[in-house]
Amino acid sequence: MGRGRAPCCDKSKVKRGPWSPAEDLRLISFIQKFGHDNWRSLPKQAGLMRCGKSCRLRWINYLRPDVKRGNFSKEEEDTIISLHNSIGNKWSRIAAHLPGRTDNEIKNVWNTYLKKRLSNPPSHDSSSLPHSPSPSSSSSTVDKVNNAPLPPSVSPKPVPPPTHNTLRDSSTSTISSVSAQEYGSVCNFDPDPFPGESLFDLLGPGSENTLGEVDKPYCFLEDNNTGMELPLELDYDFWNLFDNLEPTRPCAEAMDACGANLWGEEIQSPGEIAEENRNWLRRLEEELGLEVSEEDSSVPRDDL
DNA sequence: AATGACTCCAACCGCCTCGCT
DNA sequence: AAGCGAGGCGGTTGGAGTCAT
Repeated sequence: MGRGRAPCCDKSKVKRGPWSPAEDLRLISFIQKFGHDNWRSLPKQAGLMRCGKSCRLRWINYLRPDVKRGNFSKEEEDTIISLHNSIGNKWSRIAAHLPGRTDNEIKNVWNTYLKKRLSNPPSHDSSSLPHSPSPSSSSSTVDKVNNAPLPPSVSPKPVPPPTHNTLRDSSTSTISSVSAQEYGSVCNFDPDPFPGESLFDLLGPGSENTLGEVDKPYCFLEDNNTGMELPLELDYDFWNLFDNLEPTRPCAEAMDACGANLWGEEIQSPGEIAEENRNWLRRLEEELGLEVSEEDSSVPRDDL
């Protein structure tokens, strides 16, 4: 039954490969607002040029608020090994015993590490294992494929993706991350709703994605409802950011759709968000003495 | 510093299962 | 009961990052 059916979508008309932050935002926003009753129709409704299966996979393995990132504990490893002994490669069933872990992640951990460990029992303790906390293990907080920050739980601070550069060094002030404290010092809303955490990372201009399209620049917002850090597409010319602040409706609507709450205040309308966003950025500019040189301002707009 | 080998993991592919008609 | 379509699952792969030389 159901065999030999047609492909789930027209491969020639859908985007493939790594997801851009803007796509993630779109998917998150849509699902938070409308749920995912029908994966097949979701991409079209959400305005994504993706296959429904791809959306489902991205959501389940990566964007879901309850997905747990980071290293596997000894207990989790033992659970995997034990369950694998009894039921084999039933990754989804194993995942059911590990809240927050996805079948894909468990499968990867098994294939890349646990299987090898079992066939070559280590003589050293677990502190040297590849998944143990180490500088390189910070990779667990970053999507290595598209360099986007992982949304939930483990990572308190997104790592600026290299493909979406921080403010260029040639600008008179280089800011890769605006801390909550810095943010609080320049806004008159909630001084620091998330003490000690980076609240708002301003990133650089958009860069080409795998399809040769140019992603818009984006920043990160922490969603008060889910605690997730969401990439927010900045729908204005980044290189005029500090000269002529014009957040547009799509920007504000994206924030609204996420339930993003920058200031500890309930967001009322896209217009208000745009206005507050504009005010905040203006204060940031003044407080931190940001300037954009003529040269920087002349970056071709066509690239954005 | 350059290069090749290796590792890791997100994403894809194709098949299977389930539910609806 | 049979056909169909959507969701789910497990195997595999591509490519970015890291390490070794």
